[in-house]
Amino acid sequence: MSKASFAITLDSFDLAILRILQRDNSTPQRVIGEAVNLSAPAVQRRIRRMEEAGVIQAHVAIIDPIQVGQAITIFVEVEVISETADLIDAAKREFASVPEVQQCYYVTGEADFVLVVVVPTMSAYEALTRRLFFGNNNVKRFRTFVAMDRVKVGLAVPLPG
Amino acid sequence: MSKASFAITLDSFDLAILRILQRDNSTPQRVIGEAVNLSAPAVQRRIRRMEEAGVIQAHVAIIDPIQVGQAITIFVEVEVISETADLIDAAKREFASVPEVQQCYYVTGEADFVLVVVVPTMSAYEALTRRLFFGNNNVKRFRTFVAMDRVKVGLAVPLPG
DNA sequence: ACTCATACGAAAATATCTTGCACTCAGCCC
DNA sequence: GGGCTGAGTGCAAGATATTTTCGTATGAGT
Repeated sequence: MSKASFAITLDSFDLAILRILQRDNSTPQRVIGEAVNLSAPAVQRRIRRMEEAGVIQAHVAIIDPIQVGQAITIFVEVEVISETADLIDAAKREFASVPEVQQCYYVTGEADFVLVVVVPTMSAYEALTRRLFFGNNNVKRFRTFVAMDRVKVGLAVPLPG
Repeated sequence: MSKASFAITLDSFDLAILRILQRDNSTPQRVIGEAVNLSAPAVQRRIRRMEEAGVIQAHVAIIDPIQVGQAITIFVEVEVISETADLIDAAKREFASVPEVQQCYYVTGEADFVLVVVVPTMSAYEALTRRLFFGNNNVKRFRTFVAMDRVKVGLAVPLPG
């Protein structure tokens, strides 16, 4: 990994480019250029600069989980027993390493972690809970919320301007 | 939008292609072809087919929210008063229409909705709660979890095989 | 065995991305 | 002012990538 990720300043051109890319990154640079009033090479150079600075973290395809047999999305709130730095870091590493855990946040409030889990069946989820929660003696309690509808799903960030 | 989204069958080539694309969709088709033992046009045709079937829903750039000034990620569990179909649909539409609401799921369990919210400041979040929750008389209660660490963030789906 | 549908690879045709170069415009120092 | 420097631009050419075309192979159904 060589993601430099030092902060850079973004002007309104950059933000306009980001707005387009986070909706559809297969848009040709020529088209982006027309939209923001810049030449294609200028757009290209700005994109590269933002990639190197870590503003753009990745370029990915979004896949419909249902069509690949991962039909169930589940939220889990996890409460741990001990919040020492070591144990928290261990929990972070463990949750992050599980492919079924799509997202994991360490949070304040009534829970310590919130997970978004994607599994093919409820029994797969049950197996996962055994491994991840019952099998971890620092987990005090967890609460499960099964998604009936994925009303809005994305990672698009609201951009100023 | 005319996303047909009828189910298609995916073979192991398709899954291999998806695995690559959901990690880096800027990978050239030629390189994908080498990885999965297919020619570039064959890869291309399979990608197009999966796009048309809705298996691939979008191609997007992932942006670091912190570097664009949206530093705070928040989870919200929302409980509503009345769960009639009309009111639930209205809530879905309202939550989905808000740019700060990055994700919204309609769930079973102790809450009815779970939201992932991205905002620049806590006061922006407070303003949002006024508008979205206090300003909606079908919202019974909501609980806020502020993310201290985005341990793992993505929409990658675990693929069988 | 024949036909049809599907999918493939090779190669040609397009389109896109990338790079080199010359230019402009600010800021800054003498 | 005059002249320098650095950042950023557009244009044009060259390098890659994508898309189309075309001929062929495979397998299912008749």
